[in-house]
Amino acid sequence: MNEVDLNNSKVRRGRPAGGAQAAILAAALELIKERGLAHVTTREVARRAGVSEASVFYHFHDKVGLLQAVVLAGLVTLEELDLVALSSSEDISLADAFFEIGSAFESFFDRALPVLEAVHADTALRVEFAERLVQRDLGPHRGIEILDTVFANMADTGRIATNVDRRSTALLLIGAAFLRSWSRHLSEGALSDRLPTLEDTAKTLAELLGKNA
Amino acid sequence: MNEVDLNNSKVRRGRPAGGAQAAILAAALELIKERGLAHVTTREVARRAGVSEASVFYHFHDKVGLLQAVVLAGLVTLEELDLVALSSSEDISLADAFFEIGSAFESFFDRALPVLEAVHADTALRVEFAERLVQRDLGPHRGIEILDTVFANMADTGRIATNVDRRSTALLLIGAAFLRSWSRHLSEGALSDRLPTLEDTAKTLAELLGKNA
DNA sequence: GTCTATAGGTTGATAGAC
DNA sequence: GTCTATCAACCTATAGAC
Repeated sequence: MNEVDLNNSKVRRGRPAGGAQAAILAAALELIKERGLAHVTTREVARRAGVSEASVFYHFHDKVGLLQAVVLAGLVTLEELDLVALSSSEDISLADAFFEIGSAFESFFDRALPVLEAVHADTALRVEFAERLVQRDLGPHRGIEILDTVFANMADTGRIATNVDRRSTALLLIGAAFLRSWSRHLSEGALSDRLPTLEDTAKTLAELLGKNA
Repeated sequence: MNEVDLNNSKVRRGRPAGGAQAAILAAALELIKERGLAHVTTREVARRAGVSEASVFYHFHDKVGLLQAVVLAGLVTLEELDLVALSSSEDISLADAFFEIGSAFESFFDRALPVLEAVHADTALRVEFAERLVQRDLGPHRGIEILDTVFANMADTGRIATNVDRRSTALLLIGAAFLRSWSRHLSEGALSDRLPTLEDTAKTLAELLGKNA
């Protein structure tokens, strides 16, 4: 499930040797996913991490500090995305390439959404979080820029049209992946199953972009 | 701002005559928007609604009941979408039509997101809410179906190609609107400003769909 | 239907020993 | 750095009068 995992103990037992901090972060993330931020208490985090509640405060000062640390730890997955998206631009079909890219975005969103939604539940936390995102230049526009580069490469090699606005095209694809991931997260079942598949969407976009040259 | 507004008192003062229930719902929605669900207490809801805390429990049994009522009351705005979207498909340019449709979805999402986030913060509420969405057939796929109809009309009148998959095309446009709205909600400022505009996106989609016939 | 008052429980955070 | 023990504040929900 790709936890925070600075420490490699997926199942913590007893006293975490030196990785109390990592254990606390992992426990907090687990609890957020399971029950939502509203029911995540420092007490329960401590219990699951196998440390005392006081240790939580020792390492993160207060609860907001803990949540911020969890959120920021969850953002490292974004940096890996560059490689994934850029790598898939060679000898596969256009539709397959878009499908791969869309899949990469969907799995990123799948991992990030639980944390992002938790942030939304607390306005103070949301403001602070947004500021840090801007500081680190990590907003949704990063995805746009990544795809912009991919499209530019595809245009250079003559695979897609050169006369389309790449950034808004990127928004179309990323938006589709985002809405699909978001719906899936709201309800695993009947709700998200009724959306068009990513496969169909990638195919459609490939047809639209490939037609003209 | 389109509150719950069963009662027409946007600014409640003193004792709400007979509309205590509506006043409580409106107050709860306000607080969710202002501070996030995490900091919404029955005590504060009662204070802002101008009623006693006991009245909250009298009308909604418990806190979960209150939140469910808020969420359901906040979702009736979906029906407005049909009219708005369908009306804008006559003698304006394709790009303008898509822009109008996208705008309608964005403002719908702008209104729905605060409530939807509240749902996400509590797993129990999320399950209950998702079930009701399925029951009432109100999920995101409704938006897809609406756009499907719009596209079908456009194809019949020869304005767009007939050989594209309409449902996945709909996902592209709705997804873009959703991601824009969601980003804006996360941070009003620098974060969402860096995404492509809806205008550009509508124009791009119009070009892509219009080329072939 | 609405109030006041309060029970009963949980929470975030601290103090001080080791 | 980690623990035990504890507190003050806060919350949901109920009881009972009007």
